[in-house]
Amino acid sequence: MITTGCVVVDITIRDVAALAGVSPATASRVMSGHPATSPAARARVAAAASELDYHPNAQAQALRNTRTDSIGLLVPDVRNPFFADLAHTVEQAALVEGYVTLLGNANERKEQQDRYLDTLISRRVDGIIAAPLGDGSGNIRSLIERGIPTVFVDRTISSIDVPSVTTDSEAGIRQAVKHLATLGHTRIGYISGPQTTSTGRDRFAAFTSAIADTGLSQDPELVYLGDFQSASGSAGVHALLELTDPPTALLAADSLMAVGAIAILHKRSLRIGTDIAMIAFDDIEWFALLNPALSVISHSVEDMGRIAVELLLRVIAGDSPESVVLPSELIIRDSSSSCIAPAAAAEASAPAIQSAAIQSAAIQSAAIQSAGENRHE
Amino acid sequence: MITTGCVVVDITIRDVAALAGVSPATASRVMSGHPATSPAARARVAAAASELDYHPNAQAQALRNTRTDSIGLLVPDVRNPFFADLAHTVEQAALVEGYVTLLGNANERKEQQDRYLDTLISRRVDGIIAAPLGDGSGNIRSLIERGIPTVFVDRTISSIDVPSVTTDSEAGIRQAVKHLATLGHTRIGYISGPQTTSTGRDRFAAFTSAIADTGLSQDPELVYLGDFQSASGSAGVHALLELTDPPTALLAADSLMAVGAIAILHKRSLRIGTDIAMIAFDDIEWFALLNPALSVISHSVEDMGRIAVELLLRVIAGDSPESVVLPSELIIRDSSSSCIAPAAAAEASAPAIQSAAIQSAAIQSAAIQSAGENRHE
DNA sequence: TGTGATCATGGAATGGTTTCCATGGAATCG
DNA sequence: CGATTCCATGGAAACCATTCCATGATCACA
Repeated sequence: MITTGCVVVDITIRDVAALAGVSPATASRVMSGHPATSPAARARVAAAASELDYHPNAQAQALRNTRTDSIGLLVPDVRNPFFADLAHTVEQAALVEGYVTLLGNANERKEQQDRYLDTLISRRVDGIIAAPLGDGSGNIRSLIERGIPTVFVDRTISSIDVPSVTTDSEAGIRQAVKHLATLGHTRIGYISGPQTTSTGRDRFAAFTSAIADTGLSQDPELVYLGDFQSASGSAGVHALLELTDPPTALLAADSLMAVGAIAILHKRSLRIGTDIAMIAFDDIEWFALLNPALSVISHSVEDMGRIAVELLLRVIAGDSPESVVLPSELIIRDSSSSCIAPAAAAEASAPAIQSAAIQSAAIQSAAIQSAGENRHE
Repeated sequence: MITTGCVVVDITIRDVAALAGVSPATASRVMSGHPATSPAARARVAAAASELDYHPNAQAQALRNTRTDSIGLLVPDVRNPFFADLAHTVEQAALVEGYVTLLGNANERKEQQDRYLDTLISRRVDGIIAAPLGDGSGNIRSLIERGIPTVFVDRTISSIDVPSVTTDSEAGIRQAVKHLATLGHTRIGYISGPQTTSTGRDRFAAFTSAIADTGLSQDPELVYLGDFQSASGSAGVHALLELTDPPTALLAADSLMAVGAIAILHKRSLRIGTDIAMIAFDDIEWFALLNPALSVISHSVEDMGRIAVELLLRVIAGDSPESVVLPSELIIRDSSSSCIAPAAAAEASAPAIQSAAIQSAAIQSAAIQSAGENRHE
């Protein structure tokens, strides 16, 4: 280590070579385990490297080699526990394969997603795992055009054809709707994700078809269009409870909106599981700790992360793997286990007029209420 | 874009320069906004760059320049909501300043921390923000010796002198203990963090001194030594409730251990806030959603992240900023708001013998119970 | 002993970008 | 109109690690 005043000068392979009394070429061969090296050289170079605490310059290596041994992971929001878990599993799985993960947080904004994709491209990551937002415009298209190995996770973009790992929300949502129907619910409120994301669309479609098949109320007023954010869950509950004929059960399309919804139910002193049933998509560890414990539609984030890395490695290797669809399943807990008489639920609503179902038809034009822009998950 | 079969060849600044009809030098000057460029050249280069969808090779830039415009953030566990939030704020604050954040997840293991530090050093990040684990050995020392700008966040390592942003746990914990004392509690159980981390030590010291000053029971059996992980919170509750004279209130040193603790309290059908009071260190959004809402000692993760970036930038600029200590404060919610008669709490314990305080003295040798290795937060 | 093979080693080129230095042209002023 | 300045531009070096190619040495075998 050469110190000039207080500024430390980087030590290069030449320094190591010099100290070991060999050429940089030999030093490099020793480092990379090339067979054509003498035991003496190996020992001296190793000693010199550790003596100088040599860390090869990754930029220079990447410039010379084609690989950077790094992958990019683009998520819409790290604060969403689902994506925090995903980041964790992807990162661990990648590490095992010798890759470092660069985490990019789109923060639910397309411009930040583009900015991160830009830096990931500039850094020449070997591949990218993305839970994309927006349509297929912007840098996400550059990715494909430049032939950068890409895999979508959780979400997809229909206009862009890359391997993906997604969840079959259909099965879980169908189970949830049937389960609620069995308990006697006929009017299920649905807090939907944004229709600009594939997950938002898929889950909504699954809900709609499940409702139709089960013969429950298809009143469009029962659907609130949220944005996968906590605040829109709150707004959704407000809106749904203000209906003249409010739902007796709620289904939230992601965990954050469920959190927002629960907060409002508490504030309104509605007893979850008793006054109103509640089920959320996405299983979060502490949902089981709520009182009552929250029923969820669960899907394995570990499998998703692990498989995403697996697919990406195959794409990097030049393969064209098939997309994978993971199952979802209903986990019934106390928030949706007791039968509710329709009357009990009607009580629960604010000062609503009971049998004014006629009114709802009049307001149906404003049925799907938006919560703002397209957001995450 | 030049395509050879299916393999896309990287486009370089030479390609852009050629298309624009200028030299690479001029093209470079245009890109970096160098003033010595003619309007005509600027226009032609800009056009060529966008035409070719040129993304400069960050490796080559970093090799040439000294800066990489990236910082490393090393956290012990992304799945811990506190560190997920920290990652988010640091990343956003850094982005504003033009830096990309490389997130490293030590996953609570020293060897992984060393591995990540290694790659961060190799990638020549301009600086590192770390919530370190372990003593000052390993690559964390290399950081300092190489003069890599480093800032500690949340935790510190006493043998390593770098600027830091930490929380003054003292104030919040003192408030919590006094608050519980006011409610009539005399035996407060403490689920501690590992003594191998500065936060574990600080919070424990604060608890001990607050207990002494308030004149409450200093029975060492009331302290369970956890590891900041959820499972150790569960184990702690088990251990503390098995005491012959169990605590009537619990204080957990972080949110994850609180989660584990709550799970067990539920399982044992103890009513939080009624049968036993509970307070957790770290405020997590949904703690307020629990029923009853959880009292917490809150500290601002936003401030912590923001200031950490601020400090790091100053270190990078050659400055030697002072460390910052942020305040903590008690937020009282329903989990610790009602007065409890000592008898009521004793009931809550398992089949414990009431006034066998003599026994506890006998077991004191096994007083501080370990939950395993040193872990995170 | 000589020839061929084997093998460790060093020199030099390469990758993409930036920047110093020199050049040449245009513009300005006397 | 000539001299001076300014300024845009291009050539080339530098950053650091890797690898091809050539060199020289050693060894074995005929």
